[in-house]
Order: sequence, then C-alpha cells, then structure tokens
Amino acid sequence: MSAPIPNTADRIVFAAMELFGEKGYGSTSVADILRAADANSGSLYHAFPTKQDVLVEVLRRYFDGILPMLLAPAWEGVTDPVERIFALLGRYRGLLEITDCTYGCPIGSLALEIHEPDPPVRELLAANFDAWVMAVEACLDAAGDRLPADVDRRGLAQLVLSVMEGGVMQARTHRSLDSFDAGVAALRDYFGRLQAAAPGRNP
Amino acid sequence: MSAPIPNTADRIVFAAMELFGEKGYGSTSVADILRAADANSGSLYHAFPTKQDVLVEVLRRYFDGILPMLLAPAWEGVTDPVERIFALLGRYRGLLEITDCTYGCPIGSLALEIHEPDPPVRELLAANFDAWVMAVEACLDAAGDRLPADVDRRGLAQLVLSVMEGGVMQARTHRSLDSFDAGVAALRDYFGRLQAAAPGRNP
DNA sequence: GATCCTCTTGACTGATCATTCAACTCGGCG
DNA sequence: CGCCGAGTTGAATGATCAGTCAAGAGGATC
Repeated sequence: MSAPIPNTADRIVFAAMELFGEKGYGSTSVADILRAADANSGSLYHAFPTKQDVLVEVLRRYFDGILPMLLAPAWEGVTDPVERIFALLGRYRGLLEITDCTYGCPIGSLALEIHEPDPPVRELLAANFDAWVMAVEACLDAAGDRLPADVDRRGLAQLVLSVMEGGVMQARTHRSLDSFDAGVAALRDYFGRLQAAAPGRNP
Repeated sequence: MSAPIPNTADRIVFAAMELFGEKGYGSTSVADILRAADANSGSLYHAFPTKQDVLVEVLRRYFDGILPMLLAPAWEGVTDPVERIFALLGRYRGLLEITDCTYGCPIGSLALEIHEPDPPVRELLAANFDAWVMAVEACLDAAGDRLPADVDRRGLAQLVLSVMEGGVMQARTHRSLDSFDAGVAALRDYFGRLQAAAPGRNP
C-alpha cells in the first residue's frame, strides 16, 4: 500500500527534508541534495524552479505530516489530553536523545535561519507553528474543567511550543538534555498548579 | 572616556555583530562585513585567522556585554527581583517592536544555525545562555520566600529563557508580538500561582 | 634619515555556489 | 516504424565564496 518506488522528485524532497533538518537551508547546497538523492541537477530543476521551491515543498510535507508522522505516533496509547501534551514533548526529547542533542525541530531552526523569508516560506513556517499550537490547544480544550475556566488556552499552547523550542535550543547548545527536562518539569509543575485550582479537580 | 576612535579590528567586530544578528552567520559573507566596516580583506585576515574567529570574538563581546548592555539598562529603576525578570523579557519585546519582529536574540539564532559548531563556538554560545540563566536565577534567589522553597530555581530560570527564545521565534515567524505576549502572560500567571503558594506571601 | 614593525591595500586564487541547457533516453501512441 | 514529450544527463556558466599575498603606508626608535 505504501512506498511504491519513490520517483526522482520525491527522492529530492526527502533528501532535502533530511539535510535541511540536519544542516539548515543555507548550509545545504543543491549539490548536497543531489548527492543524497542520487539525482542530477537537471532533474531537480525540471521539478522545481529554484532551490527555494524545494524548501517550500519540504515545508508543505512537514505540514501534511504533523498529524500522521508526529501526533499519531506520540499519542499512541495515550488518551489523557494533558498527558498527550507531555507525550508530544517526550517525542522531541526522544529525537534529541537518539541524535546526541544534534537534531531538534526543523521548523524552529528554519524559522530562525530564514531571516528575510519570502512570503510563501514564512507563511508555511507560520502554518506549521499554528497547526502545532492548535493541536495542543485542542488537548487543553479536551481537558475541560480540569483547568481553570479563565486560562488563555491559546496562550498556554504557545507557551508549550516555547518550552519545546527553547528546550531544544538549549539542549543542542549544551549537548545535554538537562535544560530540556528542567523546562518540561517546570511546565508540569505549572500544569499541576492549574489543575489544583480548577473547578473540576479530583479530590 | 568612551568610544575613542574604533580601530579597524573593532569596526570589523561591530559590523559582524550587527550582520550576524540580522542575517545570521552563514548568510553573512566576509565581503558583507568588510563593506559594512569599510575595511579591506587583508585587514580582517590580519586581525583574525578565519571568519569563524570573527564569530568567536563576536560571541565574546556579547558575553561581556550581558551585564552592562542588557541587564543594566533593563533593570534601571526596577528593584523588585521578580519584576526584573519581566523587565528583561520586556527588553526583548522592545527590540522586536522597533524592528518589526525582525531582530530577536542573536545568541538563539546562532545556536540553532551553527549545526556542527566547533568547540569554542558552542562553548561561547553555552556560556552566553548560562550567564543569562544565572542572572534570572539570581533574581529568583533574591525573591527569597516569596517563592515556594522547593522550586527548582535553575530549572525555572531555564523556562524563562525558553519563554523568551520561543516567543522571539514565534514573533518573528508570525511578524506579530501576540504569541510573545501570550507566552509572557502565561509565565506571569505561573509566577502568580507560585507566589500565592509561597511561605512568605503577603496576605 | 635609516631601520623596523604593525597595519592596510586590493588584486588574485581556487573552490563552491545556484542555475542553465543542448543532447539524450524511453515508454506511449498513431 | 516514426514521432512526441516527460524526464534525465552532466558539462558548462558566471557569480560569489573564504582566504592569500606581495607591495606599501605611516609611525616609532635609533
């Protein structure tokens, strides 16, 4: 059913996803992509007008993959909406762990790297962030009255994103998971205090 | 007393600080730096062995500038230790505001951009983060029993850094201060709940 | 004014960059 | 078979990259 035989354009996009995540956009040359995809420059420029259009396609695939590739595996067997948030953070922790704190969130890296992003690039980066934040916000909504009624759920979801991105940034810089874990622990403490102040708390 | 007449090496470093902050390290060419500093390549390579050594010097200056250039202005007239933390965050907000959400924290951008940083570069990035976190931690210590005794102050300070860096990242991507403000508001709510649970709380 | 040394000048190098293009392969179709 | 067009090949292009170097400027010291 899946993975028939990837055609050249797909191989190029997959290689670019990997390389942009590892080395960033600017530090990945077209030659790097072609080597990794085992393709020729003519094939790339037959499928994409410029290197930036490859980036646009990569960001589109990241966006399309948020549910099936990120949320679904992270939430397998986790039904509690609050635990789903921490399972999502745990997913990034695992990614840092298996790459020795080298690979983090490609969207975050690209968001800070692309300094004058052409409109389509910035919009796709924003769309990726929005989808992530909305997924967390949906968990907060699903938590119902376990949280105080007056919390800004969107704002809280944006805080969760900051905890993840800031934790990844610090983990990569220190080559250690400690600061990532500390940020998540502080967030968990905050959630504990929110739930303790909620109307529907379990006694 | 200050700013006698900057010599060529200083002009190069200042230009590099500005350009690395605006466009990143990889996207700033040596020619860009030379143009901005009104210098010749020979002068740069007389003062620095490689472009990366310019980056090292830039990071050193950022480190040396944390207290006089960042903390001191942010804390002018602010004595309350908790308010000092939010004054520091406000400093970054102001920076985003006057640059139309374009310029954020150069250390954070460089930390995510430099993917295989040579040891001295990564250590200087880490030292910058550490100094920032320790400054916030010192505020938390100064807050004394206004916070619960069992809070992990280092971890909380790392959360504050994540809120700043994550907020900057989202603000730049959305070209809007909303998510930055929402993250700070959530952090303030957390601080409120911590202070409400503290032994020395004012009734 | 001769010598010395630090700093500057700017043309130059070779590598690498994104991109182009004319020539080619090959399955489908009349 | 002949032709077509989508896809591929890889050498070539000119721009730009980080870094080099021989020549000199200018001040200090004797």
